[in-house]
Amino acid sequence: MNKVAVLQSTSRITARTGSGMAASRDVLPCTGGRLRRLTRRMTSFYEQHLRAVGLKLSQYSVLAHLTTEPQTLLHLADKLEMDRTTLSRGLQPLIEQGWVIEVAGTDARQRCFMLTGKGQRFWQEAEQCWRGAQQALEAQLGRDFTANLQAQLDQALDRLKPALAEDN
Amino acid sequence: MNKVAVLQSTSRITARTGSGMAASRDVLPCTGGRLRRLTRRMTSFYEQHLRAVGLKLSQYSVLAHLTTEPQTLLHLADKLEMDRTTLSRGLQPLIEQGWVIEVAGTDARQRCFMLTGKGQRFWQEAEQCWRGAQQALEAQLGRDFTANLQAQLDQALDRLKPALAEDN
DNA sequence: TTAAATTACGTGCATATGCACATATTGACG
DNA sequence: CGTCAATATGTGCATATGCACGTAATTTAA
Repeated sequence: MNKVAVLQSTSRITARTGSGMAASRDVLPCTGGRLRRLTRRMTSFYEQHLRAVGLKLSQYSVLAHLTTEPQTLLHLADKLEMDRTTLSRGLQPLIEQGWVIEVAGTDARQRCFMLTGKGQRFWQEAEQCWRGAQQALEAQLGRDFTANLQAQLDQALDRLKPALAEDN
Repeated sequence: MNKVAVLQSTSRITARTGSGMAASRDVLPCTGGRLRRLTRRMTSFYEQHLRAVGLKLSQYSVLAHLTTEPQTLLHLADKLEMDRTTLSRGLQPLIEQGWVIEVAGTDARQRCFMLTGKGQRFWQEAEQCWRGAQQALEAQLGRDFTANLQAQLDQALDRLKPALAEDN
């Protein structure tokens, strides 16, 4: 994030940038905004650790979901609950690194992916790295707090389930 | 998100895509992953509403933070807790739409932004739209749950405060 | 006052995110 | 068997995200 000096005052401009008396943090009760905000910080936190193995958090997630079995693009996208196209493009770097490979399927339409041997070995490393990050996170947030948050997120995820294509 | 048919079975591939007995949801206890996941859904939720005024959630946030007073790029980035460069680029479309304008400051280094008249009028509309989204969200998640989540997010945000450049 | 450190920004790069639109396969039906 | 709807994916576009590196303006210090 922006490396700001503690107590910098960027507010010396003609247009009278009000002297920051504005309440503690953010006045907006926008849950979505808060969430995006926290995600930025959280992602940053994880990636500080993952940088040791050169992975973005999303990439780690993708690899994680490929450790068990070969997956179709859509199948994988569903599991990860991310957009198919996002995943498709996100897989590229993993393939180029030689961690993931595309294998043939019976259906010529679909693309099926799995970890390579190299990918599996790399996974060992990456998972250790992630483990460190997760532990560090729990240390910083508090174990109970983290568990609580996790549960809360899961519930929210549940209650926010997309309408499952009722347009048929 | 991916418009999948209920109960589609993409798993008919030579490589034996295991018959999905894998537990309920996601086995990974990665808080960061969950968070990103929820953010995707949540953002999507808000933007379904915001689409009426043609705004992304982030853009709404930026406008919201400009309603009070002119802001320096860094100042604004700090408030929004987002990367300076992200914000810088994100401001462009808002300027092109004529909602935001850059004004001069005493310091030739910094760029100062504020809402235009058009921007202020537009804001009225956008805020109404957002209000609808927020209400819909609270309706779907439950009022208490939402408040709880919000509080939880704020606490997490607090405990995850970046180290504030201790490298001096 | 002048050189060095600080501060505010821009830009290139690589990825993330998701919508709209286009294309290729498959499967179902007549 | 040929059509047509359903399915799986690709691509272009616009934005989001943040790091590394480079530059201009300002401040600090000598």
